[in-house]
Amino acid sequence: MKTLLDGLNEAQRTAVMAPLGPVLILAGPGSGKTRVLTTRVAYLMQEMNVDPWHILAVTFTNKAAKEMRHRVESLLGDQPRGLTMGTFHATCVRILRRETDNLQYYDRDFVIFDSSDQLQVVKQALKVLNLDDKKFPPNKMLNGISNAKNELITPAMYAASNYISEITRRVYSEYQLLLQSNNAMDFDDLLMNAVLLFEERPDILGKYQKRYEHILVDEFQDTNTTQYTLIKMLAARHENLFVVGDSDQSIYKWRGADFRNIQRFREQYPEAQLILLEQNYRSTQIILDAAKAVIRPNLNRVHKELFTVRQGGVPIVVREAYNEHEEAETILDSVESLMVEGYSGGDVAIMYRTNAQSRVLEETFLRAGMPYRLVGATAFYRRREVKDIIAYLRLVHNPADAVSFNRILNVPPRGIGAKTRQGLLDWAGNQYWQPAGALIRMATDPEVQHPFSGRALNALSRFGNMLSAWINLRDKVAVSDLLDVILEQTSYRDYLDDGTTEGEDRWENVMEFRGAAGEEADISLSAFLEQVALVSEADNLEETPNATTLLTLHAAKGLEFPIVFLTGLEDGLLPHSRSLDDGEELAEERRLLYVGITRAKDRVYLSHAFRRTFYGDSSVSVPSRFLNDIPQELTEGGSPSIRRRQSKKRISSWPGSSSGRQESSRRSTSANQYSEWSRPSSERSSGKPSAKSRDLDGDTLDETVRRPPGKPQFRSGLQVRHSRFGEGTVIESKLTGNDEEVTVAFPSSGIKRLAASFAGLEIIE
DNA sequence: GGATCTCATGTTTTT
DNA sequence: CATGAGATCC
Repeated sequence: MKTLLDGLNEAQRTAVMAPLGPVLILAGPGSGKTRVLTTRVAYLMQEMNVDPWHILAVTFTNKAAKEMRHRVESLLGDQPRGLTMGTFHATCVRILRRETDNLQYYDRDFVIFDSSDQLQVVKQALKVLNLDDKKFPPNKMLNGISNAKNELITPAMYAASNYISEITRRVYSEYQLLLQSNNAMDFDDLLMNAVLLFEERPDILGKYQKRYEHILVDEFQDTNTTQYTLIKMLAARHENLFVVGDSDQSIYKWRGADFRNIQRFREQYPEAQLILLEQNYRSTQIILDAAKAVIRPNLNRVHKELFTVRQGGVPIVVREAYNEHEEAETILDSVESLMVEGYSGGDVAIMYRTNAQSRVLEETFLRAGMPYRLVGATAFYRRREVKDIIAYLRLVHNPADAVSFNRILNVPPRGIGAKTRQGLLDWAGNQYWQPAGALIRMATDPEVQHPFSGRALNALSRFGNMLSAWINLRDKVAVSDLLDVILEQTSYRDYLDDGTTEGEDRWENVMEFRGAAGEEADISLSAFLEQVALVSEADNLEETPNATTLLTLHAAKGLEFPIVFLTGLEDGLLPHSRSLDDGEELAEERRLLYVGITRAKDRVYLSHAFRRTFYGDSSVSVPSRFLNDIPQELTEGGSPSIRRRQSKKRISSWPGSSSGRQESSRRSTSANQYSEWSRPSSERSSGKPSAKSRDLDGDTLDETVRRPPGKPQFRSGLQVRHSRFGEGTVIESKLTGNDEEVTVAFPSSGIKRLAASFAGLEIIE
């Protein structure tokens, strides 16, 4: 008892010990909401003698679920048996799998379709309905479908008010039929079908209501209507509903999340206890004040008076860079200064609104040899080769999965072209067979009548036999063994091996995937596929020591870092251009910035660029309107106009540049003019070896910048030496801006494209 | 049937 | 600019 509540503040204690019934916790950033949630779970068990079997705790991400599990375990000493703790989706899948006998259109082996599978199904639906996918873009349709499902609107309920929504209704309807015939559900279905099942079958609902006496929900502001309804239904019997949220951190409106569910909760449970967690344990007062100033203009907020014991703090640094390259360089310089101060690169996070912005940052860090980790780059499970392999496994598991079937029918190429494919689909359709089933019958049963002959027949039979053999093998061997057989028989490696490093990388990804299958020795194919569908690899993102984290603002939610750089604070980027004409969306952009600022413990750097390149061409940007909301006494870097003037001054000092030859700006600026920005300046001026060594020495630098265009230093065939890659041969060299881009083949590291001014290439005879 | 090219497209993306 | 899907060519 004492240990459970130890170290909790007044409000947190009140929350943990709140009497049964509905409880709403409004938790500011850094106020220890996860702690409250986990302690409450432990409290229920330890102090209220609740059997863990009767507790359901839901989160949005696997990561959050894992964290909670971990913390409950450390509070109690061991893992409570029977406790249900997981994401909304995982919880629903568990229920649906258990109840497959009661599902009308699905059997036990149903699979989960991800967004690319969904897109294929939408395209197929459009085809079936004879609709033009130019006029009705599949992803727009999919969006409409997803929105409907988030709102718990079935095709039958879908009210069409205009032409486009009528089309959406039809596509939605067809789409659902196709999913059912594939024995597949999309992510939204997992939630919606659970609710629909409960609506149709009060007896089944009753079973779960009885079981889940206590329900706890994390990030409640992110629930959509379907999730809200699910929770409400499950809690209807006991009404022990403990929800934690912060509407100021609602940043997933575009995914159907509706923070007004918090308001709805208050209305529907008027007796609910309301507890505010206002003490922030993370940030300095200055950071918190800046965050509050940013969020204040949003309307209809439940006022929270956030405070922290970390009085004072370092002022927020606001600065303007000439362009995105300089922005990145400046950040890099600051990170290096911070390292001199004793911070580690791993204490730093750099956040941005759009993924595209990560590129320049990456390049800059890469060139400097500074370690970084990129959160949420192209998801592993979404890579083509990995998806192929998953499609094989999914098809073996669920031969009704026509999407996977179509994906791999001729991958690797096995001589089944478009004509043969269509023939197969038509023939199978006429027999009311699924394509994979038809193929297997054709290949294994000589009695079956079919329209194929010659080469087509040969190719189809070969594949049909393989598929049939895999299905027979399915329950007899481990997933990894099954995978090996498939890879072997399809010669998948040869298919990927096109002699490029990319091909090798792809094969490595396949092997990594195989490794994941091998790790779980006894996992069934079904469980493995489910895990692959519902668990993103971001959940097991390993901690790279000392690496600076690069991530989107969305990805940053729930994390904290001593140092946070927020980049691209420009109108059109943050707030994003697509949100400028909509008050609600603008408010969400504001919350996004709020989330970003509140991730920081010690220091925040806000930067914007004078020019930024979008889709190839560069244009002048306006500093984010949100910057005006941060009181100047909290910042360092002067008013916007002062920053702009300084920025202009620096630009005019550039050698022969008025229009921003960005390419050359990086080095020429990093070491000198900007030192005033790097904090603290004393340490900056003392110099730092690593910063120096990265730079070329002064002479070379000047030469690079001043060299008139049109005279490359390098030409094809030249032998060069690079400090890291060793000796190599120049393949080509071309001038870009004021720099020279040299493509070099290194026997040891492959082909690299290098900027001459940074690479420090040495010409050897 | 497979490779190559062109053209449209581009916010965020917990599951 | 950079990517990917679809059309077109061989």
